[in-house]
Amino acid sequence: MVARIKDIARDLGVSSMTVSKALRNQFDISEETRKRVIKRAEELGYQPNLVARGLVTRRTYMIGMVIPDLSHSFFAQVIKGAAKRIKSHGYHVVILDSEGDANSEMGQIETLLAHNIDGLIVASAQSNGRWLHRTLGKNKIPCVLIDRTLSGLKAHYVGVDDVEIGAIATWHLIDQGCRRIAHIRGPAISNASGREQGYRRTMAEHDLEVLPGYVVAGQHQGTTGHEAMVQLLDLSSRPDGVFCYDDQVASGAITAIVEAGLNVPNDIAVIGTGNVHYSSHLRVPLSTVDQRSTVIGETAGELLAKSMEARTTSRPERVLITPRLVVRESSLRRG
Amino acid sequence: MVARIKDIARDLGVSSMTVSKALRNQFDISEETRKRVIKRAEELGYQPNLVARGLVTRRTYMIGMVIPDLSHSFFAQVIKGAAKRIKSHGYHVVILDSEGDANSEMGQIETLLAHNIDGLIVASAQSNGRWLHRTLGKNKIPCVLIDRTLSGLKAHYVGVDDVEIGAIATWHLIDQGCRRIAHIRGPAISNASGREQGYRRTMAEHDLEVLPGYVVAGQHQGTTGHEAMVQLLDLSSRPDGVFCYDDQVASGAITAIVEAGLNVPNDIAVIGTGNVHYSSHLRVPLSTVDQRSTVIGETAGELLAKSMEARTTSRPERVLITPRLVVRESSLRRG
DNA sequence: TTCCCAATCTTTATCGATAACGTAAGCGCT
DNA sequence: AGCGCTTACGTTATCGATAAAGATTGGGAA
Repeated sequence: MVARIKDIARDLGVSSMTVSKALRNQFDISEETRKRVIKRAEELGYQPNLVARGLVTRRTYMIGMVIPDLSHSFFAQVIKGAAKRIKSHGYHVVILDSEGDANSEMGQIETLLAHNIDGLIVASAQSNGRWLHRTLGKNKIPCVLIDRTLSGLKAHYVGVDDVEIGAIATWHLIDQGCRRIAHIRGPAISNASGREQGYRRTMAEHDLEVLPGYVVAGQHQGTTGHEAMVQLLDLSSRPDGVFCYDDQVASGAITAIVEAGLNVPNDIAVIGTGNVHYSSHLRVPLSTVDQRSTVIGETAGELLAKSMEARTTSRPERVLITPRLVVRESSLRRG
Repeated sequence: MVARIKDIARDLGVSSMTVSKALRNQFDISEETRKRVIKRAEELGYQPNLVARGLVTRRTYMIGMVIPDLSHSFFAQVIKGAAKRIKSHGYHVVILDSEGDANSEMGQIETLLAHNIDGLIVASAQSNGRWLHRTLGKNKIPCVLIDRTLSGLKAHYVGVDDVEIGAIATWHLIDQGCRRIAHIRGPAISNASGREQGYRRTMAEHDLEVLPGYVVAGQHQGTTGHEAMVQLLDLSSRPDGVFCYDDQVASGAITAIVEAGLNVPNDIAVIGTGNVHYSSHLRVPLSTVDQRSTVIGETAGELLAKSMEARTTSRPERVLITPRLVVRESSLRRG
């Protein structure tokens, strides 16, 4: 039912090779033959079989993207940005959700490689880069890490400057008059550490003390922002500002504060990270540090396209995107 | 660098066919030979080339999923549900974002078909099913439509009962004492019509009038929930309840109501659709009708897997998921 | 006329795997 | 011994396309 090159060739009384060349606009074919081929191809609704083509050319024009959570709007934005750029270079994107599981991630990547994808973008759930280093070494395809770095792997990296996120957020809370600033940190991956580091550094720079119990785990082992905030509210010296690992944590924290009968931002100012699209519709419109997710995706896509086109392996690039402060009600103190 | 069947065969002094059979657990091979093959395959880190295999078997064990917006949490949930089920049958999922553009969608689907995917799940942005009917007729692969139906196409369909959504939401507002109920409807696709129909029917059943101007376009041509609500507030007889096409529209509407100095739910009760994960953290925790997105995805995945395994084309199934009311503050009137 | 060359098209081999069929050895049975 | 059957493995063709090299033609230069 589906037309093949052979069918076109038979119908026109030429060889398959002539048809193949004509359709790929090679110079080797007369203008007249090319027109006949194209005409017949359109009549038959011919579409090249990319599996067969991929086998011989060793290029599939598909790239893989493995991320830990599709329903997280940060990754959704990154994907959109990357897909847009990659597509403009003629590639398609295969998206796989590892669900934050390292084993699942390895399985996904192996399948992608077995399908001969041309490049890879990964926000890895693995704890180090050894496996990926070995695997990529064998397959020799370019790879761009996003969001999370991996030690022991020489690959391109695009991410936001997490230390700067912590610094910007903390500085902003200080600027709004907060002095007892707490931090609800994220899971044990590099980003959370960077943000905490920026927070601690900025506190130190302003001679502010990080009181005992002022750094609590947020998403770790199911602790939500709500529960973490309840812990903070129980402290003898209650914080007057909280910097949260992400917006989801922050919205949980705000709910907890409001439930305790306190006011945001006047009793406790809150700032999150991510600038997810619903931030402005929350109970208290949420101040946040924008991670520039779309920019991360676009940059990663562009970088990957560049590496795939350059046939030589280039030196790994490391791109840090500068985050941006978005001030809304949750941290804006009047007077 | 990457090992092939040929390499294993050479190393062991057997034919390629023997290796191929041994690795696929066929009965035709002695236990001893199988062990030797598997051992050597592991040593070399052999991974079958799925492109080559796909060419001859005509099965790639990949299915395509085309949706109009990845960053919309409804679709993200559907994808997660579908991917989970499909994976348990040994398939992988290629996700493509059509960005709501019918032409882009056709291009995406053609590429997927050219890559010989085994099945397709589509939330289509097209206005009718003619193109898809022709295309699928040629390629003979099973297809499950989700969320949106297409006229003129005999394919499986899994979606939520939109009329029921409208009915449940409207009934609930009536139950809470609302009498002047307005509806902010969605873009011109089948879902929006169904929900409006359910709204109108329920209003009629309770002898309530749909006053002039009480049905406004929501997401159409960039009109957000906020703007639509402003229009409604301007009416001489202000509504006391609003049923919104989706939660995003609803959260915009709530913002507009609060800005006008009115109370939700006592002045105006609001109910949305979708039950997105942040609904409970909104300015006013949002009542909503849950679309059961994960269930839709799971059902679609299961249905597709079943059709791919049955080699005969089965009669199209049409599965309507029953929506569920989730009551939160935005519609709950005390007394 | 003869030879060469450019333009155009064809032939053959290949990518890596599998389907379908072929074959050799070993065994039991009559 | 001779026949047939089973077991285990091999040979050949094929999937649909492309790369590389070969073949044909007409026209111009020597």
